[in-house]
Amino acid sequence: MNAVEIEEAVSELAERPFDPAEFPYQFLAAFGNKDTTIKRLRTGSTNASDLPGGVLQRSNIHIAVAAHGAVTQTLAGLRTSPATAKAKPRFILATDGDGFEAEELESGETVACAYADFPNRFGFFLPLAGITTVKQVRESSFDIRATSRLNRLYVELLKDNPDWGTADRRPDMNHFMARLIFCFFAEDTDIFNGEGLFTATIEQMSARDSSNTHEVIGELFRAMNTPIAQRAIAKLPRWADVFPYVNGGLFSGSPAVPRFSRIARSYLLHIGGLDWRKINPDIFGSMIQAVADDDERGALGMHYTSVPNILKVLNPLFLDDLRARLEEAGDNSRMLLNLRRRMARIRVFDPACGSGNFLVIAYKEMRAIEAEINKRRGEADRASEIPLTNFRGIELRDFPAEVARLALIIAEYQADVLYRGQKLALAEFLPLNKENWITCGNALRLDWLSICPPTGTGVKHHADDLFHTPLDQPQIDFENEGGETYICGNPPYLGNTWQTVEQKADIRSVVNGRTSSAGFLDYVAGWFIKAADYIANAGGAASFVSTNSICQGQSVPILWPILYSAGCDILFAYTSFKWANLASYNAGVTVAVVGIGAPRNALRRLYEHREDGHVVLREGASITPYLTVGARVIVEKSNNPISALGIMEFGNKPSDGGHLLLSRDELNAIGLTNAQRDRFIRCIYGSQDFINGGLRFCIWIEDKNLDEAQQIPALHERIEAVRALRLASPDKGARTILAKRPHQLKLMRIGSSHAIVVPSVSSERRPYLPAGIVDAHTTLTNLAFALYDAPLWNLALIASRLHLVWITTVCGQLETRIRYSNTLGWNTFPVPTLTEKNKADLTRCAEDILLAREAHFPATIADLYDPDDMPADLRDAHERNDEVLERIYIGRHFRNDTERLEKLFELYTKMTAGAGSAKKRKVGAA
DNA sequence: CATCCGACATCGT
DNA sequence: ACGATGTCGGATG
Repeated sequence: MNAVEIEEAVSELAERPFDPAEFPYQFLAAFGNKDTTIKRLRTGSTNASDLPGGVLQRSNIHIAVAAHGAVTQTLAGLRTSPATAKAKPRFILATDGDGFEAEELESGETVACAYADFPNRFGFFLPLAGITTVKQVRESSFDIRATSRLNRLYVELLKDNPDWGTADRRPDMNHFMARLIFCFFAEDTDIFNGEGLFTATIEQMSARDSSNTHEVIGELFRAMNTPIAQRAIAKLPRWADVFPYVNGGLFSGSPAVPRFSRIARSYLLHIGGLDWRKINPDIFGSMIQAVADDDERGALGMHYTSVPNILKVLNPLFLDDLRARLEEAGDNSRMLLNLRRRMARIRVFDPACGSGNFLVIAYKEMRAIEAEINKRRGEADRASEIPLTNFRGIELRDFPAEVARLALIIAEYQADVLYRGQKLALAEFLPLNKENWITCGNALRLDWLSICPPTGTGVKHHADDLFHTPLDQPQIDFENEGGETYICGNPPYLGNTWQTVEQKADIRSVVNGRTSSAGFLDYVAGWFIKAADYIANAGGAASFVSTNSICQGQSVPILWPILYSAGCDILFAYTSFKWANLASYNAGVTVAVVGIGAPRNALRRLYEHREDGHVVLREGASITPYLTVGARVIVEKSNNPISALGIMEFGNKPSDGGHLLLSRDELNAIGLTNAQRDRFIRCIYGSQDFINGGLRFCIWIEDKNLDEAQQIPALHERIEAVRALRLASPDKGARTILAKRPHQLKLMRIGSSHAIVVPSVSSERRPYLPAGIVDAHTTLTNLAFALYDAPLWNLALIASRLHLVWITTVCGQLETRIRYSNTLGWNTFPVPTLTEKNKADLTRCAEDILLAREAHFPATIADLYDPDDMPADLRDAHERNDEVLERIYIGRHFRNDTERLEKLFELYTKMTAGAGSAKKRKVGAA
């Protein structure tokens, strides 16, 4: 169950009459426990409670229903109960149907409220449903409830008004929902004249059978679209006339209201009953966008960015600097004033704004800073000088664009209440500003300069000064009206395989000929390039949360030369971390945060995500496009080794739907003679098979043996199955060429004595690459690379620490897995010229490694290279190998991986300088 | 024709 | 449900 489903179940439970005997089970059921789990608790077999009527689910919760008025005592009893001590539940809970008290034992955090209100605190218990509680979840109970209710209303309305669900009318529907949300918020915050006025009016004035609900709402909306001066001729009913003029675009446009069924009407009244003061515009906004999105409704908020991750973008982009300036200014009135003036001219632009949560967070953080300035200057009541119109966005989908605008309005009101008080906040709130700062459209096709224009005369104040103005010139006057622009956001990521035809065309139009390989770029790259182009014209800086692959492998030599030649450099970055937010089902992607802008003197900041979850800040003069500290280097893929190394080939791609591959059982089942096996069967390894010691076989028929093979029914059958599959493939090559030789893998490479094997994907936790050798009877799938019949010293190189460092840096990755590549990693690996003696030494080292492995037969490669449990003799063999190889590089052991990488990049640059193609490898002036 | 990638895919616990 | 860790075949130039 996701949070919304739990909320529904919990709300429903609270509305039912209280049943003391059933409550504990109903409560557990509402949090997603299965029937069988509950049955076992009922029969007592898993119920560890020692209290009468108590229910204790081990390591989860101890619940007891209290005698009337005895909730507090019962909770105390739960706290001290021996069973609680023994079964270590996370929560204890007591209720009598009137009062409700609960405690999380480890933190001591408690909830005490009326029974009917406990659904408002359901976020507290979400760990029961296995939903990891970041602190934020607890604080967003309201947002989840509101989202869930609106979701139900939305679906119900579409059911009653099918025409509103068509592509044409969806914007109307979405606009209608935005108006409703505004009204719910306004009626609970005194923006409307009387608490709950909107909901109450609808309840009173619309018939119970719901027949005229839409007319009543229509009149209210009409009132909010009618300036007070025109009210007389508008002939509004008296009950509508008491509503203020709101507009600002929100109530203009189509006045239509969908028809309400009785159910829809009751949902509406129900939603109005929530306390909308508690709304968090950032969180709510990100959840609500799922309401109007058929695809996202199930996944609920899978793609919205959590607040901590938004701050990874905004803090280093400009907020850290503003705070540093505030600190610097102390109580110096003039410096504070300058900072305030500067902030009033800062524009924040999110060209993939969704429901606007980056903009809302940026706005709130800036208001906090401004409030501190005003406090220090003794002007606490002062109206904000930060215009909402400086927060701009582009959003493709209609509904989120509506919500983004609303979220900003709500954020402004809440900030005014917080810093200036309710009275002043109200006085200036209505009518809403008419300007719409959120553009609905395709960000890669729109002109960013016209959406977020660099107004005013000059934009001379650019990135150089932003972070580190020397202390002695704090009184810079920000005369340029242009101010600073910061571009931020979390644009969509889509690898080339997943892009639609339109999206591919979008990317190409942005790239506009600057690379011939635009087809390989991720969709998100479009935002980086547009941002770089914007910055080239208008200054500023940009930072996005992005799939980490734009800083890996083949993307680097395609994307980064474009960004560099547009005049940008990496100013800061967060290295890869796994995408996560509060959604119960997270998108499966690993992201990085990358900030770009015009080069400046200040140190670059690299925030490294370590394996233990800590973030370590490293500073340096420059950050590489691979997100390491160091001089800019771009590694181009190469079709043959730049050093004198063996030739590494891609494995044999089956493209067979599994028909040419056999497990041991399948092989036995087709019953070949030994001679036939010898002729038609080979062992085959992919990454998995090689690392974990699986054994698979493949049908291996050389053309000269085809007739004989066809005589064997089992082989014939499989060959025909492959033919059919290849003929049906969307890939032209598969249909035309491969289908003509269905008895074979796409390639038929095999060693005549042995082959050195490198798995193409493998875990990043191992201390060395899990490479090795296979015999002449074994071949490889496309999930492994091979050096057929190559001298063993090649293996010594592959198995070295140096090579691992190189590969993990310059090759692509699968999330953070190691993804080997011959063209990007092996062919580019810089190795000094090896003497015969060197090769003999390295061969010896490789043999020792293989012997050490053999001593542990039948341990698999995965066993042998377990990062926590690697055998000492194998480790020693690798140490010696590293020692021998590193002496060849620099005459001694490297001190650490940083030094290794530095040396490798240096050598690579030297070896590729001026060689072959004119393509620049060291780009621009670092 | 060779190969790099995946807002992933699939396993085991 | 979550952590660990690698399949498979399309799209590309």
